[in-house]
Formats: sequence, structure tokens, C-alpha cells
Amino acid sequence: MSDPLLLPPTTGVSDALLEGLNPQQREAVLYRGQSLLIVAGAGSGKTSVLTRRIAGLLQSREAWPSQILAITFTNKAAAEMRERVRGLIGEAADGMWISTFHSACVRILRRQAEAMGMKQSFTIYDTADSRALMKRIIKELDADTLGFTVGGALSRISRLKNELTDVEAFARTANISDPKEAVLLEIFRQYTAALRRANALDFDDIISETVFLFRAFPEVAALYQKRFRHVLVDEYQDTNHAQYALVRELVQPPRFAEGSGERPLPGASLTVVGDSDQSIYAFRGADIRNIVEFERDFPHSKVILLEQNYRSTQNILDAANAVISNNFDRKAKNLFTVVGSGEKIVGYTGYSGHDEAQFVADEIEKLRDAGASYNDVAVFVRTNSQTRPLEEIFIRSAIPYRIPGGTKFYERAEVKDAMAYLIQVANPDDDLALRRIMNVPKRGIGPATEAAMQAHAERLGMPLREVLRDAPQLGLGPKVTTAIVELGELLDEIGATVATAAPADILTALLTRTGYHQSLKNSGDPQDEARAENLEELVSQAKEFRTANPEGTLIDFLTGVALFAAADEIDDHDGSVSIMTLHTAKGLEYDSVFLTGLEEDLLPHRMSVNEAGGLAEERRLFYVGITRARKRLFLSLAASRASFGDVSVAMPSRYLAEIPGELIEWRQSAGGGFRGGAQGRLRAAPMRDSYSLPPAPKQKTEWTTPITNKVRDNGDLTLAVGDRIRHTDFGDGRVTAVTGAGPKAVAEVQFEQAGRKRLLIKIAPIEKV
DNA sequence: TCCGCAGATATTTTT
DNA sequence: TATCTGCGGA
Repeated sequence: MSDPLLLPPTTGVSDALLEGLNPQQREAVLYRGQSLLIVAGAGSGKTSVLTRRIAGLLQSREAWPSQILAITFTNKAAAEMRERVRGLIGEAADGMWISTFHSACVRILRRQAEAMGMKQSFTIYDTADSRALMKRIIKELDADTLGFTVGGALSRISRLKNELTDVEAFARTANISDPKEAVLLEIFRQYTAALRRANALDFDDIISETVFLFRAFPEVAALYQKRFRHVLVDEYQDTNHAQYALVRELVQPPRFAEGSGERPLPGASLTVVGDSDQSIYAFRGADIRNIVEFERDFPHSKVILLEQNYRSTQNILDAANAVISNNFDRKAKNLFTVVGSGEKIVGYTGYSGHDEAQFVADEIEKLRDAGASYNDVAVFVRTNSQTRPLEEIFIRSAIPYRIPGGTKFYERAEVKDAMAYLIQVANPDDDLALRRIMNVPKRGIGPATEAAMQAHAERLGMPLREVLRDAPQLGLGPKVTTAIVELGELLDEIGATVATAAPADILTALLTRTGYHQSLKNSGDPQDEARAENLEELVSQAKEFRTANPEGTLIDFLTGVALFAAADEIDDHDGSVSIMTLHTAKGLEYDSVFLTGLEEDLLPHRMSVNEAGGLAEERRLFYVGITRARKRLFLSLAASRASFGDVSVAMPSRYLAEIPGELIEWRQSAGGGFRGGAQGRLRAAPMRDSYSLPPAPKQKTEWTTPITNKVRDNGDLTLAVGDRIRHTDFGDGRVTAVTGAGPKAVAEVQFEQAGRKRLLIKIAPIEKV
């Protein structure tokens, strides 16, 4: 221990770094030892502790920035943590690795690509890519006759990879006499082989291949074991087995070659932070045991509990505590706060999803009238499909909103096409990418031609890309042959610039020279026009990327896009309400939170009810949602919900009954909203605290008025203060104010029945009377 | 090869 | 409710 970098802390950590911390937090910042588990309840200031701990290590010179590896759950969290550390101690923070598991592993794998038998230019398959590949394999093997589905096979394989079971290992353990197992093995084998051939990795590979790399090449592992002296992992409760194994590898004492003369080093110190009550990714292989059994895995580790909550009011915490206490086999935790009980939780039962959405919109406007900013409000949903009615009502009410990860930009067909061009140029081995763009824009290369090329490629064992050059030998029509050869030449030519050119320039060259952009612009279809605009947006994103990363290559850009997550696009200052899934909401906090769709079959979700541990996990999801709220929490549900064309009756979520009745003030309860038997499960939404019974059901025609998908357009209808209007849902009213101009003009209307509303004049379902 | 139509089909959460 | 698939005709 003569190394000055490994000395125990002296007085190196300044008081400023410890300012405002409670004793447990302070200990978590200052503790020095081999392994530390920080059990951080919701809102207990763990990010602050983690950043100060890192800052302390740097400030006291116990570590250089390059010796720090911090793993966060999202890229955005990583960027924020980096900023905060920099803010605490200045530039000395540069050189740290703060990133997600996936980003860190890709970085390692690119450096060591050769060792693992891949090219440095490997591409990353997202879920859609994996699905496309799996679809082909299942079709080819006729595996659907045995009941295999694309999703099913992929999730089996994903689980195997998360358990670090590769094809060989699975072949050894699989029960081959079971025909289904045998076919699964074959699917796994072909899937793996196809990825290899394409020089590509899927999301799970990124982690597992890194572990395999470290195990197969101890000298490579030693590189990182020597380098990283402090490994910190946030959200540890959501790590899967492969990630756990990776952490274990990283904190192993580095093994040195015989006679290298290097001094032995202890393993890196490990700090993990997490809360088993917030584990919500079991479906992705997250294993709660990683955190529960941490002390067994890493003997002599120190455990620090952070139980004081600095985020929420006592009412919100009481609700959260009451709910989560229904999960048995958990270590009791007792979150407390000193800020006081705060406002009551507000409950609301709508007639339909639209009614519920209207409630949310109305309450948001009230909050805004009371001085809140849209940024301070978030609306949570269980499933992505729930966002639609919310969007429709928000548009009508002129409430600015964002849906991080909603209709994902990078998942749109035209954007994927453009990305496939880039991928094919960066990684010519990627057949999947080439197949996607071969006939986009239309070149007359149909399925028959593709099959001929595929056969040729297989015969000669070459990637599809090389077949483009051999096209004249395939005996196809002259027109098609020319088209193929020209495509090949274009890709080759642009491919030659990849190492030096800026991503945006490469993309622009591809989009113009193939005529893809132009073909969309000229088509006359308004949808194609929007698609062309999306391509332009992609170009400008590529430009932005280069501005942010002046050295960034095409490969870097592709990696960034592949690992871009929903939570990364949350902007806290853009003046809009965020609508997101409960999963995306993890780690975030808002003054006001709306938890919507609190119904059976939605939360808990129908699909989870029969899964082992499913109900407990859904409850944790509910818990995560509740604990995001700082001051105000709204719980809402609908008595009927439209799903896939028809409407079904919804029951209140069983979890609602777990919240003590006195904490909730029901604006409109299930009491009258649900017709029929008021017994049994209906008790779940308490009636005794009903504040007001819902009005008699409206005329059927009124509340089933379909809110059409196509945006209504009132042309250049203009309204002035004093105008009387009629709204299809709200009835008659009088305009009290008009703000904004042109298509964004907003009218404030005092309705006779429905109260005051804000409406976007151009699209609201209104007419002057 | 391309286009349009009819009918089937899926239906959680995500790096 | 979309989105995808398969089929027949141009």
C-alpha cells in the first residue's frame, strides 16, 4: 500500500463537499473500503451522494479522473453526473468514464474488436433489426409450426445471453430429445451466426461479449482492472446477471504476466447504489438478488441506508410506504420526511380514457393558473398506447407536451432506411441493412432478384454487398442488372470517404445520389412530404452530432443513435408537460405527477398477472410512480377504456385499495362511475371518501363521440373576445381572451357548463354561433 | 415488379 | 386500431 493513490483519505475532502449532508449521506461520501452498498430509498439524495463521493475521490487525490468508472442508467444521467462533478471540483473531472453499461462496453469492444474476432466497425442491432433477422430464420426453419414466434424466440435467446449462456453452452445443456428445444438451439445457432457474418451485435451481446472477452483474454481484462480503481454503479437493483458478472470481472485484482515485474494491485473499490423496491426491469433480466445478496457476494462490504426523503410530502410518502409494504420478503425500509404532510392526493375516475385525459388537462391548467410551469408537471402511463387520448386532449387544450420515446424518431421507416444506408456504408458485411435499402427508392429489385442474389452470396460465402459487383453474372434482366451495379458503385464510392467525412455529409450524399429524398418530395403524398422532412431532420441531427463531437466518426454517430434511450431526450426546460411510461420515469422527479390508467389489466398489466413475481413488480412500478412526485399527486382511472377498436369495462386497480383512504380526496369516485355490481373488486376505489358523486351519465352519443385521428382544421377561423362559440364536447361558451397568432392562436373560453378552457382555435372542434 | 385490396393479427415495460 | 400478409390483376 505504498502507492500514494491508494492511501486512506486524509483531510483531502473539503467541508464544502459535505455541506448539507445528513450523517448517513456523509458517511456514504467518505467511507473508504473495498465494497460499499448504499441502499438509497426514493428521493434520499443518492445522486448528490454519488457525485460528491466521486468529487471527493478526485479532490483528495485518491484517484485520477481516468481511474473512475461510473455506470448510470441513462446517457442523460451520465451527462448530468459529469456536469455535477465538474461543477463541484472544476476541470479535474475530465477523463472519467461516466456512462451506461452499454456505452462503456461498446467503447471497450471497439478497442478490442480484433481480439474478439470482429471488425472495429461492427454495428449494433436494435430490437427491430433483431426481429427482422429472427423473422427470416423462423420462416426458413418453419419453426412457427412448432409454435415459435419472433418475440418468443428472441426473448428466450435474450434470457440465455443475459445468463451468459452462449450457443455452445446451451447445446451442452439443452434437452435435444425435446423437438422444441432442438429447434430453439438451431434458431439460436443461426441467429448467432447471422450476427457474426453481419459483423453486428445485439443489445444483449454488448454486455455478454464484453464478459466473454475479459474471461478469454485476462491480459485485456487486466488493462481495465488496472485502469479503473473505483467502480461505481447506480440503479444496481436493475442489473442483470451479465452486468453483475461484468462488474465482478472489473473489480478483480488484475492478473499480471509472469515476470512482468509489475507490482500486484488489489481489485478496484466498488460502490453500488440502489433500492430493491424500485426494481422494475425483471422482464429484461434484471435480478433483484444482485442487490439483496450484495453482502454475500462481496464479503466485508459496508452497507449504508439512506432513509430520509428530501423530495416528497408526507402524504405522498405515506401512500408510497403503504403500497410497497404489501410486497412481502422485502427488507423493511422507513422513508420519512420533515417537510410536512402537504396536500392530499387527488383521485378521479373518468368515464373513458378521454374523460380521464380531460381531467388531467383541466388540472394542469389549474396548476398553471396557480403559477406552475408546464415543466414541473409529468403524466405517467403504464403502456405507450395510453398516450393517445392524452395527446388528443392536450392538443385541443393547447397544452404543450412531449412524449420522450413516444413515436420514436429513429424507428420511423424512412429514418431507418436512411440509417440502413449509413450502416451499409460503414459496415458492408451487414446484409440486413443492404436488404432493407436495396429497393428503396424503387429500383425494380424485387423479391425474386433478391433471392437470386442471396443464393449467389451463399454459394460463394460472401456478403450480399459483394454480389452487387457480380450482378452481371447472375443472368438477370439488363435493367435490373444496371440498377444493381450502380447501387454497388455508389455505395463503394461513398464508402471510401467514411474514415474522414462528416456523418452529415455522408448522409446527404447518400440521400441525394440515390434520389431517395427527392422521390419522397416529389410524390405528392402529404405523408411522403413529412417523411422527406424527417430525413432532413436526421441530417441536421448528424450535423449537431458533429458539432458536439468534432472528432466523431460515422461509426460513433451510429453507435450514439443505437444506444439513444427515451429518457435521454427529456428536456427539463422546454416549457412542456412530459408524458411518459412509468419505466421511463424512473430516476426523475416532478412537482406534480399524474398517474393515469390505474385499472386492473393495465396496472397490474394483464400480461404480468400470471408471471412469477409479476404482481410484486407491478406494485413496485406503482411505487416508483408515486415517489416521483414532490408536492402533488393525482391518481386517475377510467371506467371504460378503448382498446383495439372496441371498448371494454375497466375495474379499479387493486393497488388503489392499498392507499389509506384518508390520504385521497376523490373528486369523482368509482361510486357512480361504474355501473353494475358495486361489490367485490369495485371496493378498490374507495367510495367512503367520495367528495362528490359524478354527474349522471351523459347522453351516450355525447361521450362516445369518436375523437378522430385526423386533425380537424378550422381554416383561418378567427375569434375575438366576446364571440360566442359552440364546442362539440363542452357546449356553448364565450371567448374571454385570445393569445398567440396564426395557427397557434389560443382562445380562452368560458363555457356555460364546462367552465373555463383554453383551446387551439385552428383545430378545436368549435364553431361560431 | 408493382399496386391495391381484403382479411388476419397482434395486444407491456426497454438498453 | 393500425400494421402486416397474401393474393390477383396490370
